[in-house]
Amino acid sequence: MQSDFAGLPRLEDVAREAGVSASTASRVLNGNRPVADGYRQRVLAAARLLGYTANLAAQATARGRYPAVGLVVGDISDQFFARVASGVIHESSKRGLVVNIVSTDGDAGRELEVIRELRRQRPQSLVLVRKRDSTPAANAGLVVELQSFEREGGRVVVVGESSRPMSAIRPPDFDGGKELARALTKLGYRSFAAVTSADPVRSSDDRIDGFRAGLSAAGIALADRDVYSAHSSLPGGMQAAAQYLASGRTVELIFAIEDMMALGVLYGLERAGISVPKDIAVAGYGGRRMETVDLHGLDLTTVRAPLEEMGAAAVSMTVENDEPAVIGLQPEVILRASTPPR
Amino acid sequence: MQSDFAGLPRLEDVAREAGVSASTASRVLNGNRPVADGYRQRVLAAARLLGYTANLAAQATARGRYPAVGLVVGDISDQFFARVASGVIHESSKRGLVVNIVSTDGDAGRELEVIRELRRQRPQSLVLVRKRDSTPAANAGLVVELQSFEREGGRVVVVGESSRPMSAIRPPDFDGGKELARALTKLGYRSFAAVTSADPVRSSDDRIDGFRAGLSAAGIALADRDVYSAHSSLPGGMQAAAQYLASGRTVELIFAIEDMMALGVLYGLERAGISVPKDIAVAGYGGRRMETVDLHGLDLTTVRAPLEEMGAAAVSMTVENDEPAVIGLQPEVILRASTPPR
DNA sequence: TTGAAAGCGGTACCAC
DNA sequence: GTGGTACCGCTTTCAA
Repeated sequence: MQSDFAGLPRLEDVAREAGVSASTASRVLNGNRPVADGYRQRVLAAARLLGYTANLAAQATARGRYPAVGLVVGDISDQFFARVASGVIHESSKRGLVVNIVSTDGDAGRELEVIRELRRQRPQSLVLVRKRDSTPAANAGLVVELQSFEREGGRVVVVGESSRPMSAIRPPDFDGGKELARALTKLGYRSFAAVTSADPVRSSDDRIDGFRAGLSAAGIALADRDVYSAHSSLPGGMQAAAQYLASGRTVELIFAIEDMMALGVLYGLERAGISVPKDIAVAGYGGRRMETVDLHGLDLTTVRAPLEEMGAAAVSMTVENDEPAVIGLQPEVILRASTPPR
Repeated sequence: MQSDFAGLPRLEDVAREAGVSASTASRVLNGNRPVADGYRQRVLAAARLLGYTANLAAQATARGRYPAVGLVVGDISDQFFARVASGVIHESSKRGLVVNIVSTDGDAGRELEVIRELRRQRPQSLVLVRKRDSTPAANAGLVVELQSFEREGGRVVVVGESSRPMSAIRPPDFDGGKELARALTKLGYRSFAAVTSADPVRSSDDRIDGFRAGLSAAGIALADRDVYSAHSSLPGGMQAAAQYLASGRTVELIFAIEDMMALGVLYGLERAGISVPKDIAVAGYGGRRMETVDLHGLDLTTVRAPLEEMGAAAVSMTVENDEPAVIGLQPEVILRASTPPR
C-alpha cells in the first residue's frame, strides 16, 4: 500500500523515543491509569516532539467504539438544517466527538440508505434532522434499522418531526407562536391576519396554532379567512400580501410564519403604498440573523427558533444517557421596529 | 467496555455462516481477487442474512487509509459554506467516501486547530472552504500542518480564497461579473451603477472588476462614484438604494454583487416610488434558488455561482490525482424579469 | 507502576 | 482458489 498514513508517528514511536513500553505511553496519553511522573513527562515530551496524535480509527477498533456522531440532514443548504447542523458540530467538537455528515438530498426515502452508509463507521450516536416525519412506507425499514442500532448500544435522537417512540427534540413552534401573540397583544394590537406555508410542514401549523392560542388568551379570535397561505419564501409573502389586499379586510398586524415570507409581505404592502409600520405592523418567525442595520421599518419583529441549541441538545442527549424523551427548548420573541407599541 | 459494537456481525461471523475462511469472505466482499462462484454466493448470502457491513475503522487500520474527506467550513449556516458543503457531501457519497465535518466558527484563527482535530481520523483528503484567505499570522502554522499532511500522502484542496501554493478552486466571480455585463449590454443597457460589499471579501471585488471589464468591452465605463458600498445583506441593499437616490444620478441598471443586497436595492427603490423594472433595472449575483413564483418584478436577474459544483470538484480533485492546480468553473447568467430588454 | 502479550475487526501475503 | 498467519495501530488485561 502506498499512502498508509506514511510518516505519521505511531504510539510505538513515541514509546521508543521516551524509552518506555507502548502500554505505558498509552496510559500516559489517555490519562487513565497511574504512571510514574518521570515517565509521564518523558512520554508527553516525546509525543510533543514527534507531533503525535492517536489514530482514531485504530483507537476505535481497539476500544470497540468510535467517538463519532452521525448526522443526517435533508439539505444542508437549507437554513433549518444548516443551523441545527451548526449546533451539532459545535457541541460535538466540545465533547471531543467527530461528526460524520450525510445528506438525503431532500429525498426522505433515502434516509435508510444514508443511515446504513453512516453505520459503517460505527458512530456512537445518530442525529436525524428532519422537517417532516418520514412517510409510513419509508418508516418500516427505518425503524428496524434504528432499533437495531440502539440495541447495539447506539443512541438516536431526532431533531424536528418524529412520531416514532424515539428521543426527539421538537422545535418550540407552538410556544413561539403563543408567546409572540402574547407580546403583541400586550403592545396593544387587537386585530390580526396570519400567513402560513402552503406546504404541509408541521412547524407552520404549530406556529399558527400557538399564535391563535395566544390570541385567545387575550380574548381575540383569529378567523380562518384571515389566514392566508402561500409558498414559504419572499415571493410567497408578496403573494400573500396581495391576497390580503384583495380581501378588502384590514387588520393591525400580519404575522407570517417565516421571516422571508414576512419580508415578502412587507414588500408587497409597501409597494402597494401601505407603509409598515405606520399603516400596519408585520411580524415574522425564524430569527435568522437579520442584521439590525438601522433601517426604518426593516427591523422585523420575529421569534428566534433555537435551532443551534436544538442541535447541541441532541448531541448532549446522546452522550448523557438520559431516558429517551421528547424535549423542547425556549423560543425567544424579539420585538423590533416593525411592531411598535400601539 | 459496554457498547462495543455489541451484536454487530463481524467478518468472521459471515465466514463461519458461509463455511469459509475469513480470508475468502474478505475477498468476496471486497471483490478484488478471484473466488469460486459457489463460495462467492454463499458468502454473499451469509452477509445479507446477517446484515453484515464492514467496520470502516477496522478496515482503515488494516488498509492504512481511511476513505474519508475532512471538510473544514467557516460557518455552515452561511449559504456560501452550506452550498459548497452540499457539493462536497454529494460527491463524496458518490465516491464512497465519508465526510467528517468541522467548523472554525467563523474564526479563521481556529483553522489550524480544527484541522488537527480532523487529522486524528487520518482522512485521505482535506477540503478547506473559505471566504477569504487566512491571515499571514495564522498561515504560518497552517502551511506547515498542511504540507506535512500532503507529505503523508493526503491531498488538500482549498475552495475559495487561497494565496498558498496549493490546489484551489476559485469561484468564477470575475467571469461572472463580466458575462453579466456582456449580457446586459446586449440587452441594450448603457448606463450602470453597482453596489458592492463594504466588507473586504475578494469575491465582491472580483465581481465588480469583472462587471467593469465586461462593460469596457462594450465601450462603457463604470465610474467610481457609481459604485456604492454597504453591508452585504438586504438592509444593506436598501441603504445602497438610499445612497443612490441621494446622489441624484440616474442610471438604467443597478448591479448588486449579492442577491440579498439586490433585493434590498429593489425594495429601497420601490418604496421610494421608483418601479422596477419599469423605471430602472436591477441585477444580483449568487443565484440561490429564488423560487420563480410569477411575481411582477421580483424575478431577479442574477448570476449563478457554481458553489455546489465547486465542492464536488474539490472532492474529485482529491481523488483523481491530478497535478495541484487552480481551477475555475463556469458561472451562469440568468436573465429574468428584473432586466427586460431595452 | 510497568511491560508482555492477547486482542479489536479487518486485510493481504504466503504457501499449499 | 483457498486458508493460515502476520500485521495494521492502539488498548487492556495479566503477571511480575
